[in-house]
Amino acid sequence: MKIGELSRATGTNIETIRYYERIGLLPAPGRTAANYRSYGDAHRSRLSFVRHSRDLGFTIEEIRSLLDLSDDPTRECDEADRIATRHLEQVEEKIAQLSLLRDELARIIGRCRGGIAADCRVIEALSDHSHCENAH
Amino acid sequence: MKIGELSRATGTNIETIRYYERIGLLPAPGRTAANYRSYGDAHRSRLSFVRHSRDLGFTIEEIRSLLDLSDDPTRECDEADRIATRHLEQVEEKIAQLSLLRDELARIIGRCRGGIAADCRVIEALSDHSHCENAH
DNA sequence: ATGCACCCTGTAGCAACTACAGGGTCAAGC
DNA sequence: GCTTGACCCTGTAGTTGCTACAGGGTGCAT
Repeated sequence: MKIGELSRATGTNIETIRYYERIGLLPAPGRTAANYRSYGDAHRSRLSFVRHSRDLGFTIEEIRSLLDLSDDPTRECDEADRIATRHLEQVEEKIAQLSLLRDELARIIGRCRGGIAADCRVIEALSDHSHCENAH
Repeated sequence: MKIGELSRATGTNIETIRYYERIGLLPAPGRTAANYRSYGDAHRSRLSFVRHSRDLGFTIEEIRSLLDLSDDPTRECDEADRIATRHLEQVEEKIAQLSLLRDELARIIGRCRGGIAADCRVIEALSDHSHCENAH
């Protein structure tokens, strides 16, 4: 299949597919006589793997490691587990951070009663961290 | 005060301060005879405002709008409220997304029982979105 | 006078794309 | 046979919000 078809099949921007090839995340496919990229099923499933991992928030470098693992099925699975576990921890930390931030924002907004900027509680709160109730 | 002092006073990297000046978020300060930047209290509180807003996750462009508002204290406060409310919504959406993602990751990792990559449930799950229980 | 901490400008790098510009290819329809 | 339009190619530059140099100047203490 050509790049446009692969793009539709995986929900990946064409430019992104070429970008992945350029950085060596996807192997360079064969070419047609007209120099068009020509992909097969192996390419499609590799790209699906990459997209799914990106959707789950893995970095390109993490995905590179995961791909290396899946390319060599005799290797131990520990590393995949370690990468995924560390990533899960990061996600949980991010959620915790954002939750503090949400509470702080809600508190700031709740104090706004309209009126002019000189009296604006939002602006005042942003000016002065000491109004905050938690660290962020 | 000189830039190093302002940096320490606000917990902002020196390069970041110069960057904010370059993009027009902070006004260019006066200079000493030796061409060193020389800051006053107004600069420090403006920078604190910026840092605090950044910590709360506002973009540079949002901060620009908030600064414009606070520079003109006769203006209505509605816009500050709108910016903050929209931002809060985005934060809430991000938390919801990350929570789905966390559940999915936890589920994937829970299935890993060690062994070799060919049997790895983590890698299998990443290959195939259809194993997922929710959208992400 | 020489070390050291500090300051300056300007440019390039990071992640992970995205968006062109400027061109080539191919099939359908007139 | 010629145009139209959809598709493809390469290469480069832009995005956000910084961060990290390189290569130089300044100011003060020893």
